[in-house]
Amino acid sequence: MRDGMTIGDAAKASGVNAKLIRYYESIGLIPEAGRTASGYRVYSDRDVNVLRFVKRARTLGFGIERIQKLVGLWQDRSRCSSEVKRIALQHIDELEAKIAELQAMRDTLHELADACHGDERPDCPILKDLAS
Amino acid sequence: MRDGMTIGDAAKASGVNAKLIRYYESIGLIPEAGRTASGYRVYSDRDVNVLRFVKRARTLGFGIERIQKLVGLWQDRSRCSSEVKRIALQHIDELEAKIAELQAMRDTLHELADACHGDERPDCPILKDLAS
DNA sequence: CTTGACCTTCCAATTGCTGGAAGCCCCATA
DNA sequence: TATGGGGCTTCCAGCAATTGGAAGGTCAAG
Repeated sequence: MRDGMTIGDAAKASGVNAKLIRYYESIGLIPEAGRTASGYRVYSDRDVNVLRFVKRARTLGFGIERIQKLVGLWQDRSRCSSEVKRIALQHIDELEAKIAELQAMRDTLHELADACHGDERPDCPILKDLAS
Repeated sequence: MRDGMTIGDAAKASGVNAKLIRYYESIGLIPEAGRTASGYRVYSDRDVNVLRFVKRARTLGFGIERIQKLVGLWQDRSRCSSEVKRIALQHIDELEAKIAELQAMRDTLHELADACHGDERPDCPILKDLAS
């Protein structure tokens, strides 16, 4: 391997494990890696950068499809930042919606739990609510 | 069908669609329904109540496994409410964790989006962050 | 008797991974 | 040179909780 890493090296360098790198390739999120004569995948520093980008985007909760668009925009020097921002704002909206949904669950449960003695008696407002 | 509904009726009465009722049965969340001579599933009002319980619990974000426990406790007249409360509190903790995670994503993205012009220029703090 | 709405089962897709099995490859050491 | 171990390859399967579709049986009304 003159110039380039194995998938294991790329995994260490990017923080994306080898299994996941193969998966990302299989679904077309990242391009097919080059191969050695014996069939090993070969990665460059550029490839590692893409993997890091993907990992960071996942950390921020972006879905694979959107990450694909973001990678495309990232590599397009003539992109408009408005396009990127639009994607980000849309994702924020979805996060907000999910947060609100979870908070509603939490709040309801919190009320129910507060009203529940939590002792050896069978009487339970939580079950009462669920059964209503 | 002397006394009891078809799956479609039970679906309407419970708010859980027929497909999902079959699925719940297949994974053992609800007991196997009785059958008519021709193989149609038969449901009683009691069964519908269970389905409603499950639906409400799902609305509150409980996972299937936990719902199974909750249904068990619900039907156990000698239960301790402490057991129910324990499950609820645990679920609240998990909701809190998830909420915090999503909020962190949202906050980061919000900062990045604020810093992004969002115009026709290619310069973009969002992509800059992802590529870092 | 036909039509259409309902029921049945089974299989596949979703999202984003993760694990395992079987088998090849590469390098170092005995 | 053989052997051992790690790492690499592929494919298959499963997670959670549905949803959809296909192929076919059943029921009730007209």
